[in-house]
Amino acid sequence: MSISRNTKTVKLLLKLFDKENNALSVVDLVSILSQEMNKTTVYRILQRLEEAGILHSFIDKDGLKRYAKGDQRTSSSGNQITHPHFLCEECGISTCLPLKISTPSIPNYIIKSSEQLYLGQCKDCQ
Amino acid sequence: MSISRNTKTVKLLLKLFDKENNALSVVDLVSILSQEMNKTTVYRILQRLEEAGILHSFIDKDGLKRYAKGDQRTSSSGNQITHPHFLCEECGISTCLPLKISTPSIPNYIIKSSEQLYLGQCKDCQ
DNA sequence: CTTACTAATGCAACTAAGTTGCAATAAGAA
DNA sequence: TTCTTATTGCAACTTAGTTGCATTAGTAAG
Repeated sequence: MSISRNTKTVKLLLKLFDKENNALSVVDLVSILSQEMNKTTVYRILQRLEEAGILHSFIDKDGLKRYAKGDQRTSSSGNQITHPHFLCEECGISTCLPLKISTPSIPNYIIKSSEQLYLGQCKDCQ
Repeated sequence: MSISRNTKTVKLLLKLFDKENNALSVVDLVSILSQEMNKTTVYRILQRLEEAGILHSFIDKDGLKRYAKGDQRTSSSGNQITHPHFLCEECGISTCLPLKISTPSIPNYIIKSSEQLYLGQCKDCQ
């Protein structure tokens, strides 16, 4: 499933994420793109890009939504290819961590997915 | 460190959490206590109870803040006694999970704490 | 018990993230 | 080029959470 129309604004967002390796908050994206498009458009394109499996999102420590490259949707097999995220408490930068998440089994609970956020210092802030 | 004044409103919130084993969102708490106190008061007491180590908080899947019993502050030794949380996608109930969190070591990153949220179905919703 | 200090509260107004309805625009298929 | 409809911009809205300030009420000291 891909995005149905390759509009100017979609291209801009795709280009931005093409060279961006960090997870960006929607607030940052709206600000970065404020000259190019309306904030509503940013929200809506991000939503579509996530549905299309081009981006994935998570909620950071402050409750803000962040988006990063890559797919994290639930597959037809019910599995979810997922990974933890990191947030630097000094500079606020956030990245995907190349780790597998092991889901614990707990009596009485059926765990289907998880969100893991690690907090600390990134390389540049040590 | 404990709360400095044992006011009527503080007592009410402590009593509520005394019999509550789940993590409640601030929105729910404001609603539950709307007859007894102002929403600003709810926010402020929750903040103080967290600082005092009586409650701890986390951000749920929707970016809403939730509070539950117990301490999760960073201790003087720099260690943080922390655990994952569970959120039932059917009924919305949220609980603390009695599991230890193992912090991975990743080159170039210093990890100081983590937030882990497991999503799925609780006992009553299976 | 009374006084005095000040933490805590209520209220109203505010900020900020995210959403919605709708008319106008522009992909892109035919 | 035409036509359909997905997409956009805009304004107005919703909701979580915060702030300033005047008033109230714990509580320690006398």
